Amino acid sequence: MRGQAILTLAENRALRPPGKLRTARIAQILEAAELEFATSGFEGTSTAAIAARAGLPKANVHYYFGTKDKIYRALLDNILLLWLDEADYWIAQNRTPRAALTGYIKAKLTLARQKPLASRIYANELLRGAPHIAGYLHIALRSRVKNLSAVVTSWVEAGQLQPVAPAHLLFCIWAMTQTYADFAVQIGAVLAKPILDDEVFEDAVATVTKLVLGSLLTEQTT
Amino acid sequence: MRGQAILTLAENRALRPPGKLRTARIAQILEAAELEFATSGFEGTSTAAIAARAGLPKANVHYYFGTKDKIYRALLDNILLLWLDEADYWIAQNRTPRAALTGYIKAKLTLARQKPLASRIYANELLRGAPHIAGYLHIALRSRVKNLSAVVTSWVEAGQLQPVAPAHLLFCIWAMTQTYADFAVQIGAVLAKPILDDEVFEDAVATVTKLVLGSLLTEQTT
DNA sequence: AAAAAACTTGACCTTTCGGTCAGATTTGAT
DNA sequence: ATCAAATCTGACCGAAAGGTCAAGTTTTTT
Repeated sequence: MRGQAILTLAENRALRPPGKLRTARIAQILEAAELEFATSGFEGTSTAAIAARAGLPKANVHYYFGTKDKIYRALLDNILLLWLDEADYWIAQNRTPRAALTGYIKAKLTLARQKPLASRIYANELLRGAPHIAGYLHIALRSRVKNLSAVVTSWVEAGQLQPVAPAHLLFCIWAMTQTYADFAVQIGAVLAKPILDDEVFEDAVATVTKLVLGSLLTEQTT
Repeated sequence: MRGQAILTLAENRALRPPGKLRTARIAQILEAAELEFATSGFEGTSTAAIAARAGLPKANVHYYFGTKDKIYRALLDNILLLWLDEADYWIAQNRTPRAALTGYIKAKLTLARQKPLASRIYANELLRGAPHIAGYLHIALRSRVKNLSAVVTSWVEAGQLQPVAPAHLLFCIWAMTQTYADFAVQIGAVLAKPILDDEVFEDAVATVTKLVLGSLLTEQTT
């Protein structure tokens, strides 16, 4: 059965121009899926729930994506790309450490504010042991971190930054910035304010920036 | 049906001495459940999987706990208690900021190393929007953070600590320490070393401590 | 206008889920 | 030794899960 088709319809689309309807439907499904996956996790999300939120019959969702896994992967891929680009853009040799770290922290916190769902999906994936993206972690992410680490090391060697384990610095920055997306409920509850509040956001930027720059920058009256 | 019993069997046990068998079985189930919930999340964990890992028939698990929710709650309660105590113990007025923060960071990272499963269960709960512990966040945690914040503020007023938003400082410390439990896969993949490695642990302690103390401590040749 | 390709969808399949229950067995107090 | 309470467990239930399919409608190509 279905012996002659090697590619599924959805995959086959990549060869010919996608078409407006297809593009729109896919975006519609992904948007609904992002909300569902972020709220309920991979296992907790049913394709029926995605379909309902997208306002489509379940069979139609399966027509475009085939399996739940493929919808999930599509979302993860978008996030991964976005984050790697952000890091490359800011943590660059031609910047001063101050400008680079300030910019990167602010950019990551802005992303946490504007796209918290994406952050939560990624966090969930890592919590589960990264069953869908183990390859990405060991190859793409690892080599990217190596490059970023080289930049940090060059700053240290130039005397612009105090000695620090570059990868751990990245882990800490990621942890602090993403906590404002991933654990927004906790922060909102403790502060008794909406997490999107401007004051909360500015305090977050100030605190993270102070922790990173205040301890690592050499000799510049902060 | 079941009209005469107001308490379930399991709850009723609290009144009379528990008995060895009961105590052992409950521990056995909780241990299995911790591993399953941490690996698969609440929705992704089946009571059958818990039972299988505990080496018991599923019906026996339900005999002791009734519902999946109650097993999960029992685990969450243990974690919450542990963490609040840890914070109260270290972030105390009678300590210097240096001793308090150093001790707390090291204690939290040690917990992340020794009980990563508990951390992951809590992280998952927050990611989902804290459906099971919304009350805890708004009442117990919030008041505890208020007390901890008062201690931090007193340090700032005494000139021992640079000005900082106390709650945000806590958020950042929690984020950095827990990332070593929650995102262990990512860290292991990037460093190409097991997360339990002594060197990784020491680098983590050094980096987090440096970020916090290096930027906040006033006038003490670090 | 006709044929082909793309899209839509209700109905259906199998598997697994959380939970129940009746009856069997073990344990502990007297 | 007796009996009640506690423990154990295979069999079962309705609901919901991911996914398939065939028959239909719409769109595009020619």
